[in-house]
Amino acid sequence: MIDRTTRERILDAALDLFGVRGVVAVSLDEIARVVGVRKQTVLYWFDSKEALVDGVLDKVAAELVIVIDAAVRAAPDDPLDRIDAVVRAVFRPAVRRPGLLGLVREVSRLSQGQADRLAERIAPLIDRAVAYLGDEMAAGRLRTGDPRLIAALGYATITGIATEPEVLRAVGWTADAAGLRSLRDELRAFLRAALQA
Amino acid sequence: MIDRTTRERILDAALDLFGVRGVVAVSLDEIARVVGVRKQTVLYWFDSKEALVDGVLDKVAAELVIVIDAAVRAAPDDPLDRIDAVVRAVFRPAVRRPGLLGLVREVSRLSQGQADRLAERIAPLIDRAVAYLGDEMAAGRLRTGDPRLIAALGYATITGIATEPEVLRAVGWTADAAGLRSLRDELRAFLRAALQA
DNA sequence: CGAATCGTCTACCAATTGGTAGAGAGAGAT
DNA sequence: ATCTCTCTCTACCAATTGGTAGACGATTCG
Repeated sequence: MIDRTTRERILDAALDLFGVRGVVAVSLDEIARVVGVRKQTVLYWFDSKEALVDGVLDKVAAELVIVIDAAVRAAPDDPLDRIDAVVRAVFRPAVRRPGLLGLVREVSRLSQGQADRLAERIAPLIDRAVAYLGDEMAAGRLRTGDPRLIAALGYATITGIATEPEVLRAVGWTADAAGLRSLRDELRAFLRAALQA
Repeated sequence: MIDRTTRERILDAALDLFGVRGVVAVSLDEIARVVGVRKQTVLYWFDSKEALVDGVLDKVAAELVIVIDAAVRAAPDDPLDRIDAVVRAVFRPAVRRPGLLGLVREVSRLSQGQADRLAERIAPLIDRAVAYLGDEMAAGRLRTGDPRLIAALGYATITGIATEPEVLRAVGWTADAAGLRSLRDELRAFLRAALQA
């Protein structure tokens, strides 16, 4: 970990900064400063800022796939429990690294090519989720509806709540351990109720 | 103020651009170009970019308060129907002007003072919603939970789905009239199920 | 009428941005 | 010992940013 390559450290710093503050709001100089290096070193590892964004998007996709894949695989059979497990699994990294989901959200502000880049890598996840929701709906184990839109709505709820600290602040929520736990449980109950047959 | 129009038009253009692309990503030059005027004219009406953002936030708050107030007042008595009415009322302006909710989302990236500015103006809305949810929960007409977090989750779902076209695109949704209708109805059903006792 | 005010403009400016060119330190390999 | 390759650096650069100073025409007002 101490010997993490410069390239890795740049990607890490860029992910957090881009994801929380937005790509255009973060300069290469600032990323370099965080990493403890000069801007030209960043440009040595990545040909341009755009290339750096590409690298960060790949990293985000990879991490999301790992987390969600693991959660799905280790999850129980009942669809609500399964969804519950995914929520819990996503919640931890989402809170620990707000930039992760923040970057997914940021995609709509990037170029079409970059949006496609991320979409392409996450597509299997989406397809599987949509197919799964459809099957369970057909089996009468989930509330019926358009599985594609239900998937998008579930995503929107999780990402929205994870990436908008100001809203939580506005309702008087605090980000301590107890607050995090109750938020997570409330989110689980919310989604469970929304999806229940 | 004969030229209230110029000021208004600057605010309008800034709202859309800031809300969709982000405050830092939009220059005064670009806003001026959209309005058909020079940057210095923008700076004549607003002392600085920060002051322009303040003005836009006030406008956003005012519009949200009007829309939601009207919806709540004209809504039926049953809590689920009431919430449904608010969703329908918010959905139209949210889709027509993505920048509206986009700017609320943007707040977490602005200065603390600007976050407070918007929060202060929307606080009555939030307080009323939270109190309302609490009352209805106590009366057994809504699923019980922490009304503050439930309010935040409902908001996150609506805002998330309204401000992330890329996600909808990723599940194959199209933004035509039929798509909009089905999205709205799916959103209503989703929230209804999530809040139902 | 003349004077003041208002709204927009042209002309600048310093700071920051992403990016280029190339020097130079260190580590192997020959 | 030197040659080469990898990596980071200093020194620049053109474009864009938010912002200032002040000129200029049009309106309004005394």
